[in-house]
Amino acid sequence: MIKILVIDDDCQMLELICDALEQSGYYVEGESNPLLVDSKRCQQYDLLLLDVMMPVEDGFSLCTRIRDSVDCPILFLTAKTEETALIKGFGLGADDYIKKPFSIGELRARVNAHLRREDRQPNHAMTRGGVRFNMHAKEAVVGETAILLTKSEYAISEYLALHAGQVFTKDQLYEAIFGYDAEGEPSAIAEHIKNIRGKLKTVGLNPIETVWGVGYKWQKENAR
Amino acid sequence: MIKILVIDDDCQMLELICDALEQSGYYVEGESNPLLVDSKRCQQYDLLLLDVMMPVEDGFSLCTRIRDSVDCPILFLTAKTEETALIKGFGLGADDYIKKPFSIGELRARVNAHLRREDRQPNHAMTRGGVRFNMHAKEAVVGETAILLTKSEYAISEYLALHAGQVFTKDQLYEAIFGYDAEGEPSAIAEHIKNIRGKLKTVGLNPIETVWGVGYKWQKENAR
DNA sequence: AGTCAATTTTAAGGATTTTATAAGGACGTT
DNA sequence: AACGTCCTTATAAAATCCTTAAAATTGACT
Repeated sequence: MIKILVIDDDCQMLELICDALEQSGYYVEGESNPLLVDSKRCQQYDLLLLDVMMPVEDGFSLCTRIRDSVDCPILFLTAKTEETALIKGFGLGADDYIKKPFSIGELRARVNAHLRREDRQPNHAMTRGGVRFNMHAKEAVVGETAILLTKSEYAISEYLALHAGQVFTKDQLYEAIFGYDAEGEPSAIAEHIKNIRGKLKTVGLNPIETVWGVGYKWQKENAR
Repeated sequence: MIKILVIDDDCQMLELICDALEQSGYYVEGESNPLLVDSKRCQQYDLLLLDVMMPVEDGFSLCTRIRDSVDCPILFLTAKTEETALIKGFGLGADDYIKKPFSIGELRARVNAHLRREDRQPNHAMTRGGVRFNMHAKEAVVGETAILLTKSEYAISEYLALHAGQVFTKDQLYEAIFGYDAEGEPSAIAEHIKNIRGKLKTVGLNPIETVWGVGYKWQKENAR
């Protein structure tokens, strides 16, 4: 679920924008008071849309407050068309600067473009069988809760999930994860599988199937 | 060295754009014949600037040809101001759509913004996990109190915080900070981590997580 | 349906690996 | 020479991994 925060003191405009973005399928929150927006709150969103001219605090000031601790794209919306204002906006770390009056179509196209780029960023993640693997963080997440897997447990899960639907014997898994020269009983794999299942059971998942007489495989279908 | 390719059949315009971007410190190549541009060539650049209306092949067609095999940002430059053309441009996977006549300042600002997002490098400061890094002064600050970190301690912290959420082995950290040719036991990293933790503990923070069997990572509070 | 053998699951303990901590020495700078 | 930083080493502590053996399950055969 992609979350967007729109900040504009003009409530009519705010509603217009929110409606347009919701039609694109995003979860959108509107905020008319910039003073209620701090960096901690912003970290929950995937994109911020910021009006520049607001009476209590302008968008530039708000952007300055939060930019350093916010990773997501920040887009300015403004009637100020002078070049200096635009350059100032980008200088503050903005990712786009949309001039009013803008068409709803353009707004949606630009928002889509920035979110798409985020996606393309190599954050090496995949979701299989309800479990999201973050390969950089070596972390498995189900919904909002992280599943604390040990190194081996994570490695086995990731390997199985990566090749979802394919069956592996215990020996194959042992070799794939610990190397061909590793010594030790492949039966240790069974122990890890048990622990993984136990941890995933706490969130109501059981994506690892036993293929009797052969080995294990990760469910291919996205069973929820 | 950041490399940009500009494609425009109008040689006068081409030169103008190239000059402007070279002044921003980039290495810029201009190309007036879109037929000489293929996906292999494009993979060498960090950003592409594409004119839409060209006689032999228009920018949209060119973009379609290369988009799938090119990861870098693609920016359209065009006099076509109709909304449908703009939406079509974004639909093809463009990252920006700059309407002519544009100011040189705006062009540079937009190019800078897209490139900055690519390397994710904040230029001056960032706040991660409650710690603010002043990258010019090489100083870490929590709230109002400066944390006195040694050179190595600061370097490790900054590196981890910049890539918050990502796990690094001791070897990776050692190499990233002291260079691939540095000699010495990576276990020294553990010593530094201990000291950093000790200093951050005095202000009630502990942003460095141990990933058992793998390495260390800076906490990422960003929900996703 | 019932029985048996093979296979998998589960459980628990000890062995192993990895990390945290502390102390000492090397190095360079002031 | 004094100081701070960095690196190494040794030890203690923690967590994980592996092994073993018993219990449960599965599939096949009578």
